[in-house]
This record gives sequence, C-alpha cells and structure tokens, in this order.
Amino acid sequence: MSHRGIPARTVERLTLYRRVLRRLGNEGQTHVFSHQLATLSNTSSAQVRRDLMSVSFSGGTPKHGYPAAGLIARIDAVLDAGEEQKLALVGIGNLGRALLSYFSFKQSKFKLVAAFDKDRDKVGRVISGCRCYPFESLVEVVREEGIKLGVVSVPAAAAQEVAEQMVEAGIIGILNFAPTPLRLPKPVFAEQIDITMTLEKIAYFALK
Amino acid sequence: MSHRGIPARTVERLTLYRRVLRRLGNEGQTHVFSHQLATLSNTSSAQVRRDLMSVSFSGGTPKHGYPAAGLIARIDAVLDAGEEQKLALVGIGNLGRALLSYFSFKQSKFKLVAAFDKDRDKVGRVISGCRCYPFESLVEVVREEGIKLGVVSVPAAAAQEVAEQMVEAGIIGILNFAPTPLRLPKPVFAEQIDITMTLEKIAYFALK
DNA sequence: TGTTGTGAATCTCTTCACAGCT
DNA sequence: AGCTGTGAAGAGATTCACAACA
Repeated sequence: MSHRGIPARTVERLTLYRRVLRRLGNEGQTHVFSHQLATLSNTSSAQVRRDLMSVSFSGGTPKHGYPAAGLIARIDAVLDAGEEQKLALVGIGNLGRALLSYFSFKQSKFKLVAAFDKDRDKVGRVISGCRCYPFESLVEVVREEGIKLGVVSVPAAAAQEVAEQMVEAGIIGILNFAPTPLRLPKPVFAEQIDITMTLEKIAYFALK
Repeated sequence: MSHRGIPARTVERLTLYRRVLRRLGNEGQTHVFSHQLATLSNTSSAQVRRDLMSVSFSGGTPKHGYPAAGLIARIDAVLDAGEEQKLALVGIGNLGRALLSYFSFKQSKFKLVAAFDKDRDKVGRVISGCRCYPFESLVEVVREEGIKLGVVSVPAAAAQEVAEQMVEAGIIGILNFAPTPLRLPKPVFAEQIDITMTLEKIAYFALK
C-alpha cells in the first residue's frame, strides 16, 4: 500500500502535481486531464500518466480526466502528508534567517523548531518563532525533541562536522546548502542545494 | 574546442570537481587519482573518468593520476570561467537579501548588479553593494547593463509575470526560487530551486 | 602492481503508440 | 472523437570490465 521504491524524479514531480492540483481545486476545478497537468508542470502527458501509475492511481476517465481531490489524496498517502515534521537548522547567517522566516510564514508540514550556531551572540534569542541554541547543545536538543530532519546553512568548511553531529544526534535526512558534498553513512539521506553550481549550469546552457 | 552538448548531470559534477581540485591545489596537492576525486565528490571513479572523457581530457597517467592544474584549466575552458556574469535579482524579501549578501561576500564570477522590487519602500537603497530599483524599470536597467541572467525570489503568484518581464528585457537564463514552474519560450533556460520540494523528497527517502 | 581510457553491458527514465473505454 | 492505462521501444546515464600503459 505505502509504495516505497518510487524514483526520486517521480517524487519531485508528484509534489509539483499536488501543488498544481491544490491551486486548481481552490479555483473550483474538480477534474483535470493529464495534458493539462502536464502543461502546468512543464512536462508531458505521458509522463504524468506514467507517474500516476507509479503510485497506483487509476481513477481517471476519458470523459473528465482525473478527479483533483482523489489525486491529491493519493499523493498525500504516498508522501506521508499531514504528519508534521520537525526540522533543526544549523547556521544562523543570512540564509539561515531567511529560512527561519520562510518557514514561519509558510504553512507547511515542515516546522523549524530549533536553530543552532557557534556564535554566542546569536543564541538565546527567538527568531521568527524559533529558539536559538549554542551549537554544543545540538545533540541534546535534537534527541529531546525527536527531530529527524536537519538543515545545514553554515560555510562549506564547517558543513561536514555539522552534518556528522546531526547524524550523531539521530538525524536521518539532511538538506545541505553548503557548497560541499557531505560524506555520511548510508542510512542517512542527504540532498544538496547548491546555488552557485546551479547558476554555473544555467550560465552554461543559456549562453549557448 | 568549446564542447557544447555536455549532459547537465556532467556539468554539475564538473563544477564540483573543480571546487575539490581548487581546494586540493591550495593544500599543495598537484595530482589526483580518479578514485580520490570520486570519494571527495560522492561519486564513482568510473563516473569521474567518464566525465573527463566528455570534456576530452586525457592528461592522466597511471603513475600520478591527473594533474590538478591542467584539469581545472580544462573545466574552466568548458564552463567559460573567468568571464564575469552580471545577475539581476527580482524580489528583495528575506531570501533576496540573503542572496545579495551571499554574492557580495563570495568571490565568484557571478555579480548581482541590480535588484528590483514592487515595494517602493525597498527601492532607492543600496543593499550589500547592489542598487535597488522599482520593478517597473527592470526592462530598462537590464537592457542598459546588458544583463543576461536573472534570479527570481518573489512569491509564487508573481513569479510567472516577473520571469516574462525578464525575458522581455533580454534575459536568457533564469534561476527561480519561487515554488511554481515557469512556462517560458524555448530559448530561455530556466532552472528551479524548490526548497519545500527538496525537503519533501528528503522526508520521503529518509523516513523509511 | 595499480591506474587510465573506453567499448560494451546494464540500469533508469522518458516517449511512443495503441487497445479499450466513455 | 478524445482520453486513460500500459506494453514496448527509445534515449540517457551509470557501471562493468579489460586492454594498454608506466
């Protein structure tokens, strides 16, 4: 039932479809065709249908397409929606603060509940509703709160050490903004968001 | 010579290799084996050798591996390094300001030279060395400065309009932080950095 | 021996094409 | 007529495996 083994690319597109479907729902649209969902998600109708197959959804009809609500429910079931997820953030610099603000406004299942920094001036405060602790208390706080996901927004030189501490504390999923690859034990799932690398790619492909 | 047609994944890894190589260079290491570069980049030695093939680099020897400097030079040549690239940013919110700060500190070929926002309170100032203009002057300023790459950090609802204005102004590469896919004419290369989607993916794969 | 450079095999993802349905 | 669901084909990326070499 709970379909593990969905390819990463498909998971990415499913979150996209869900956002599009929610918006369509708000606009009063109850059904959608694969080619519409495709256009709104920058992909092909065949890709949409294939993705829906991979979550075993087959509630579409030639007449009306897919029911938006049913589709959202199926994606929710696969992606464990609803279950609120606590996040720990390490690195309260400009990016860290932007993330704190972003997650305090945005209603989302992800909640930044603890932030950490080595700079004593930054700890003790509450920023965007999130308490800031000294880096040394990372393991303790993360364990107490039962936090499973972490966000790294420290300089590249500190990222590996921070990530290792996170793993030590029981974190099993890491979003890394530092421009350095993390080497971590297999069970930990880490993903990198590398702004400069992405720009480099854009520059390469845009400038012929 | 200037090898267009390199796969996106390879371009990504090449920027990574280059960063690793620069660091090794600074540490006095003059040569590197494919398996070392692989370990430091979270990939396989076969992948490294394959990637180097795709930029026609074959300066490795069984005895010492690859010369770091030569390899960096080849990657630079392929990725058009050195050529400073001006960026326009639209959306001076928390993320926008974090980006302005990031690029003012970071020495890099990418320079944020103009920022735009619809909020009159935010324009006229200079933030992190970057002048802030009203959104209406986007086309004019971008054309005058000859800016080719843009960064979108506005709310999802405004992103499509902003991107279209960018294209109107002659921008051909866009980095989009808004959680909505952009639909743009083919010659424009747009890439999305979607923080929530990435978290969703991490949650899915990390939590069983 | 240990490594590079590379054809071939494998694996993964995407697109095609069409039977079946409404 | 137009769409869904899906097997089959195609394209792309990664890994294997080994000849050539220092």
